Amino acid sequence: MSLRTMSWAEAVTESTRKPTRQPLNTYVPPHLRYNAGSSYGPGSSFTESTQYGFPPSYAGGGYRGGGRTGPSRGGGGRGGRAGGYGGRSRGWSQSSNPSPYPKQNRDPFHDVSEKFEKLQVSEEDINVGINFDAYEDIPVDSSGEDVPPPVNTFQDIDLGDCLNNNIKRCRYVKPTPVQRHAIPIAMAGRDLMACAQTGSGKTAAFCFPIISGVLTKCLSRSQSPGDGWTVFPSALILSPTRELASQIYEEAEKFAYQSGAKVAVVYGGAPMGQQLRELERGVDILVATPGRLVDMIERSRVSLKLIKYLALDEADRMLDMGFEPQIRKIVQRMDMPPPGARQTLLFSATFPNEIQRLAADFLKNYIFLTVGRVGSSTDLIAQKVEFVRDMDKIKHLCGLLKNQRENVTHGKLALTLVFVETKKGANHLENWLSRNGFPAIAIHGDKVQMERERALRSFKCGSTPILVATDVASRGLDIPHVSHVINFDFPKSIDDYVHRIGRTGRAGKSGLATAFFSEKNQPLAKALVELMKESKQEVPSWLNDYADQSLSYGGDQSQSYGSSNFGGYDFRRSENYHGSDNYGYGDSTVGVAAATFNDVAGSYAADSFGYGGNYGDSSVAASAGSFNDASYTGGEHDVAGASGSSSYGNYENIVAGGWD
DNA sequence: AAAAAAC
Repeated sequence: MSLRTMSWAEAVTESTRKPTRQPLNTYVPPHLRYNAGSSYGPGSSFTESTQYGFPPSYAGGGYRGGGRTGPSRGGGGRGGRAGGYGGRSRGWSQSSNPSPYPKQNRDPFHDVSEKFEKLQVSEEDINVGINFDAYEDIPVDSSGEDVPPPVNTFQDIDLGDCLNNNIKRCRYVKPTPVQRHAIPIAMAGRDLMACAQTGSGKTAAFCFPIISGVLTKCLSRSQSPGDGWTVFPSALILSPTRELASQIYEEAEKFAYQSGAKVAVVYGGAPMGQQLRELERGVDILVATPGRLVDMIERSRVSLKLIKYLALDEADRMLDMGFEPQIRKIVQRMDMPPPGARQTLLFSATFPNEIQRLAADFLKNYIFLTVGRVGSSTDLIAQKVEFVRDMDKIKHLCGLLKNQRENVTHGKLALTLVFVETKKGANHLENWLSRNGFPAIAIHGDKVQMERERALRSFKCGSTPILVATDVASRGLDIPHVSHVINFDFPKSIDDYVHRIGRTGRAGKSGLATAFFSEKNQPLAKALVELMKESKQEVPSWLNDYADQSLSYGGDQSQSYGSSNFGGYDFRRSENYHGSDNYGYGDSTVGVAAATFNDVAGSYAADSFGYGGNYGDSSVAASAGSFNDASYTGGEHDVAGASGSSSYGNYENIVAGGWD
């Protein structure tokens, strides 16, 4: 059976698809932005066309239909409510959309289907451009007591029919390395601190066990214990930004489709009323940003009393200076059950020791897991560092963008993400670029939520192929087709650098990251050089000189990026850690996972295969011709010290066949 | 000094 015909989700999309749609490539400069249909002047050589709108009528008829009464739905408890949200009408689903993101289609898999339709992939194409051999090299390291062994297929884990069906609908064919290791750990009920780059399937890694657990253990309890308006979710997923929360929510909706587990999202900047109404419909899994959640808890609209699962995405960010008090409040000073009485899962690409120490308070007898591609996409991202004086930055950026523009010959999407330090700087650059013929839009925390989301949407779909962003966009966001990340202002920490460049090189495709480095960034030179060496990047000699000078600054900044402990190293192993009895940390492996990682992002999932061939390789001007798939074959990846747990089984039959 | 996150 061909992939083209096997998907149920595809059929749903097909039946609700509007026959014609507007072209995707549109740029409308700021001063014309509210005039739909206007086109930009002669300055730009980017594609012009009518504004891409989201017709209100595009929403499909209630996708849930009677789905919530499906076989895996828990007993009678909430049956009485089912009628209320079965068979949503068109008008209803529009007006009650909890997120200001326009829902194009109530089918949560619409993006999966669209991707496949647009790309017209055949089964043969799916193999193209994927380096399956690279999977064998992925270093994995775990520490803690009795670490459950990894699995090789989704079927090896008893996730249940419903979840398995949704995995199929998402076209996931084989678990990614982080999923192979983290899911069994989480399914065994263990607490987990995991280092794995976003884009390597992290969201699914914590969502699958949570959904499975909610379905089997919590569903019947999730109804309100009686006090009116308060809702009692069984699982809480926290995110540092609103856009990431929204993204996690959308993913979780797919995974929980027709399962009976209800997912909801709450975050600031959007009307509280809508979110509350959505909560009143029942919520098992709540995705949230901290501020809005605290607000709702204090208003007694949400109680954490019945929380059985707590997940922190970008956990190190959630516990850094600005965030820690809020998180501590939610986790320790509201009504959440203590460690041991709940299961806690922490994920991030970077995990500094100090943060691990804080995070340990939230966990009990946890497993520390480091899975492939820690800290960076390494081989997939070509990193360039250029010395640019502050006053020359704009001119320099302009040159890069021009170059790039000339190279986009086939009208393919080639998105450029430009990171700046401040909100003011973002506005300034957005304006300057727009005035000078570059289709740019900015996203930062001073914009109202609608604008933030519009900017992101406009960037994602290619209407505005240059996004100027603060660190609000540095973590977790999955934006396909970002071919170039430019660090216009060098980030404040090397971890931020890691997260920022991780916005490109996704889905197994190459990406380019260019950083502007000036004198004042000298304190980070050493850490940067170490990071670049780890990922086999060419380090300019002038940068080496800076790094040598910065020795005198002490090792603080570069602490995590020494020879072998790249992104994360279980702090319990360090000499000066004298843990309590809680922390057995039987070392199964000695060396830490490794220097070079070949995790090919979403490649495991069939849904990301399609970019292949015509995207990425040629779309970036200054792109390093030398970093393509060929670089995998060299065998130059030294997998330092990934002992013990790093034997990997069969990789045959990775592709779709596994599902039939 | 700066990002982010509630109203």
